[in-house]
Amino acid sequence: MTNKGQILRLLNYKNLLKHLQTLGFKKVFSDNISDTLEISSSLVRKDFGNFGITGNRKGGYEIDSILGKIDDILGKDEIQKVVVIGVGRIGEALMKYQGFMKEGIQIVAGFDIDPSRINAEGNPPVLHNDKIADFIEENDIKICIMTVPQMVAKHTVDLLTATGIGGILNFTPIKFQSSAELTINNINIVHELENLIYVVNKQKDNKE
Amino acid sequence: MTNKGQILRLLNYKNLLKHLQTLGFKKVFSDNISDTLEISSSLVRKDFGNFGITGNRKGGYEIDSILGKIDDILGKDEIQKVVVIGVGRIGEALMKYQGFMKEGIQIVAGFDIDPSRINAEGNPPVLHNDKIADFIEENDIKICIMTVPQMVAKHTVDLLTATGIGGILNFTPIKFQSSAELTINNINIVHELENLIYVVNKQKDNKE
DNA sequence: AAATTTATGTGATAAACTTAACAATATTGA
DNA sequence: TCAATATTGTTAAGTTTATCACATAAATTT
Ligand SMILES: NC(=O)c1ccc[n+]([C@@H]2O[C@H](COP(=O)([O-])OP(=O)(O)OC[C@H]3O[C@@H](n4cnc5c(N)ncnc54)[C@H](O)[C@@H]3O)[C@@H](O)[C@H]2O)c1
Ligand SMILES: NC(=O)c1ccc[n+]([C@@H]2O[C@H](COP(=O)([O-])OP(=O)(O)OC[C@H]3O[C@@H](n4cnc5c(N)ncnc54)[C@H](O)[C@@H]3O)[C@@H](O)[C@H]2O)c1
Repeated sequence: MTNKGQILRLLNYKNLLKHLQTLGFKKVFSDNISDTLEISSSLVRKDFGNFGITGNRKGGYEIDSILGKIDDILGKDEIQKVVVIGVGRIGEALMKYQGFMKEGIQIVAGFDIDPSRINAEGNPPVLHNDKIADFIEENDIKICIMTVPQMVAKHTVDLLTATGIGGILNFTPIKFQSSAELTINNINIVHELENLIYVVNKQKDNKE
Repeated sequence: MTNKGQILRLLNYKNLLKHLQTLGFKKVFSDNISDTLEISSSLVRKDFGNFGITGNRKGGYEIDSILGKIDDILGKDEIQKVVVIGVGRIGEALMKYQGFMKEGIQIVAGFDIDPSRINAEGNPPVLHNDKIADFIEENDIKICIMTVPQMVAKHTVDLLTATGIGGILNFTPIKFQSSAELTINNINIVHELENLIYVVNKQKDNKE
């Protein structure tokens, strides 16, 4: 029933509705959402229907109620603990980023092999790599952000697989496949940029 | 003819083929690619066909030749110049990242409003925001990476739109729509993480 | 040189995803 | 109170994307 893009759409709905909420709106119509997010209103209603979000004919949807439902769907009743493996430039930027907190995500630790990176008293602490397995087990960590050098990516995935973690958000350029036990989602920033460059160059060509 | 995911697939083909090349392989079959990338071999052949990449029946495809064709398609004959707006944590990580270079992408400048960030002698230089428009025009910049705070994202997009830039890779959580003149691709890291968390929690629920 | 094998190239088929259409129904206003 | 109106909920239709299946052609074997 739920398809791949549906959760990402749901997150976009959430962002928009929160915004409308701060503007003082109480209700919303599928048409309003469809206009700003540039998808059809029937898709909005279908998504809502699939997730058990109901409105009133003629009356639209209540924003508070949708937001509550979305949080339920996303499991926002408890804080999601996440660790970062590889506290280099990108890993550190993510660790220091304040934007996760208000979505109920907490980065509880970082891990690195470089002694100069380690700071057990930090907030969050940066620990030595050899503590990963214990930490994940003791703290019941399900999700990891992987920002290690490409060279050690495979090794790190193997390490994490052994710990029984559930998901990895992988920023290295190596593309990993998910298995039944371990979901690996790949973010390839270089590819995103190359893709954008392609699109821009093509639309420029078309104009000439 | 070309569809949305096709260029990103092409980039994955490129990565894989480069790897095979370094291992000494000269030829490849659609089946080999299909196995490692977990898509059907017919999709590989169809992609190749769509882009004019041909092989030999029974003989497969020549790796060198495909890689050359892919570079042609992606316009890798000239270096793509990119600028970064907002040289904070994430912007700085991107500016210092060496991985763009070998894909023919060069970050030629960063821009910020914070005087302490500015360093005109840096490599690449970080300039004051008020130089963006001139720099883009003088250096014929088509692509920009936007890593400013969410608060000024809208303002920054307006500024960039006026310069006539062609594409923005947007890391802020605000989702922007593309227009005919300006392509805006959004990378929402928080959403990627929330999505992963959802998938992992759901598969855990299913197991119980 | 014929037969067999093996991989491409592609049209038909299927699956996934999105939109269109409209009946059902709550609300508003006469 | 009842008609007019506006919006949901849902089924049908449409679109896009991916796979299947096989005819075709190159290579290898007999
Ligand atoms: N920086 C970027 O903008 C950017 C962009 C796209 C992709 N990436 C990818 O993200 C990853 C990290 O990039 P970065 O620029 O932050 O690199 P970085 O070198 O700054 O950071 C990598 C960190 O990982 C640590 N590390 C090395 N081996 C480790 C191991 N076995 N276990 C744990 N930690 C280990 C290093 O000590 C270092 O602190 C790379 O794979 C890179 O290709 C980075
Ligand atoms: N850091 C992360 O891990 C992360 C993750 C996801 C999303 N983001 C998003 O990326 C963006 C940047 O995040 P960050 O952590 O690097 O923030 P940051 O505060 O470290 O960096 C922002 C930079 O933008 C500069 N700036 C402010 N106003 C500007 C303007 N008008 N023009 C040009 N520059 C300006 C600031 O001086 C600062 O250097 C934010 O929108 C954030 O939500 C960051």
